[in-house]
Amino acid sequence: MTLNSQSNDSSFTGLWEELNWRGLVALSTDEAELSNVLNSGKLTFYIGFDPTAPSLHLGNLVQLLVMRRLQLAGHIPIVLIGGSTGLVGDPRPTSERQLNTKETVAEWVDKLSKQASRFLVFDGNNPASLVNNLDWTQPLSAIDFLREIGKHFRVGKMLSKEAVSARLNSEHGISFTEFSYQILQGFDFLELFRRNNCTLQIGGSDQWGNLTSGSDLIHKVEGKSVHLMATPLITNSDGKKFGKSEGNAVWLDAELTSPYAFYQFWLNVEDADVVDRLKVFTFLTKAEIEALAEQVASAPHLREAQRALALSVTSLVHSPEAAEAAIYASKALFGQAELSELDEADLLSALSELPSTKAPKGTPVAQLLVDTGLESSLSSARRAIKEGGVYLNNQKVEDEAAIFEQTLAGNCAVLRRGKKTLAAVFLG
RNA sequence: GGCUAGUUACCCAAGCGGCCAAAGGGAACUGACUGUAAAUCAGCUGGCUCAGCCUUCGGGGGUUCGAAUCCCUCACUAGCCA
Repeated sequence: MTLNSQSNDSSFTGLWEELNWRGLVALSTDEAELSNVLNSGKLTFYIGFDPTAPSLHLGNLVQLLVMRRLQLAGHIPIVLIGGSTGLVGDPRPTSERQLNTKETVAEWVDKLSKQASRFLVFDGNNPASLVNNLDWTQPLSAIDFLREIGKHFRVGKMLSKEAVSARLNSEHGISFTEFSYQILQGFDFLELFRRNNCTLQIGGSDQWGNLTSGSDLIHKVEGKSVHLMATPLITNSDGKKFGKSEGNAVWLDAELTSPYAFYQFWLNVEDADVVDRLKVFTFLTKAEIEALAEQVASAPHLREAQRALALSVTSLVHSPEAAEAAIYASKALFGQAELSELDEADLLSALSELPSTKAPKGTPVAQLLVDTGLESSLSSARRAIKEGGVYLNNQKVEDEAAIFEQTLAGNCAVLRRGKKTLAAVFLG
């Protein structure tokens, strides 16, 4: 889906109603006032992303799509990449963060900036803009910072914030560095308020303490009230953490999570969660989502909702072409299309998504399982074969000592363990 | 500082001189069934040059033909006493 073809659902009385229906508002400042400006006014708002990894993840995607929904409604988005806050570290409830080097953080700032930019429009009537908070914190001396900003913060209030108190009550305690984080975030909001008349900050509900630190600061310094809105933490119905695939985070960067893996992640969403995901992660209308909900209830085995979700989100984050390729690869690799009938180009593109190895003919299949990372040792590879769980080119491998013989178009072969763990073998 | 109990494979936990690569449970993985599901049933879970061999039971040292099991020592955890 291209940016131009996105739109909000006109069947709602306003943006606020749509955001609420989609389950995107967990907390906010004065609802009546906020819904009023969101529905009929034009405001400037921001969301911050800290460079704590080389890529954004699904949690960040929630925020990015909220930004886009607001932009579609005529509001002006500012994406803030936390070049300075990323150097300090937002206190996690469990333990102190490891500081990354300035070079690393700078590199990540770059990557996140590019990534986030793809989800917004930077021209037109209400163009988005991109800022880095290092730009205004860097020139400020420690003394000026303490005098101009620090003076407005009461330690008692700072201590009472959940993220801080959780850490104080833990055996890890908290460093002054992380304790100061909320001041920096508050300062960001003040700065954007002054520069851009930014009057709304949005963030995850776990960030509420940091969001209020900005609105409080603006109230003290400028005597103005600004708005806050928190999106809920996305949770799975089965209690597991959302956004993890086999224990790994699902990244937006194609290098870290391939479009195929990304597509598969969404395809495998539970029935109980799929409607919520459609609301949050797609631009499908209420009517379309309700029709899909109907499908989940009446014909769950078809998984139309999951397919729609996977296609939509993969198109959005990668591209419609990448989504099509992922669908094609999924079909071929799961045996719904005949592997031998695939032409070389399609096969190679499907395989490019998978872990792979190079091997000459005559290599034991067990060895291939180890080389591709499908199994961790020859013993467990042989065991997998013995259990009847290994397939080469969709044909069950019967013999523990079987060797690699037959290749498909393009001198490659598809190795599978169980129903859905795949790898590619290239002749060489 | 003193005494006591403990430290076993991914996690919990049995074993207390040979029959221990180590019971049982959880979890993972595979198969059947299915919707690339859930539930259920079954299998399986140190490594290898695999009817055999090698490395594991907190670390190190020792006793013994033989140690996860006995002794010494160090480390850590929990409880009790100063």
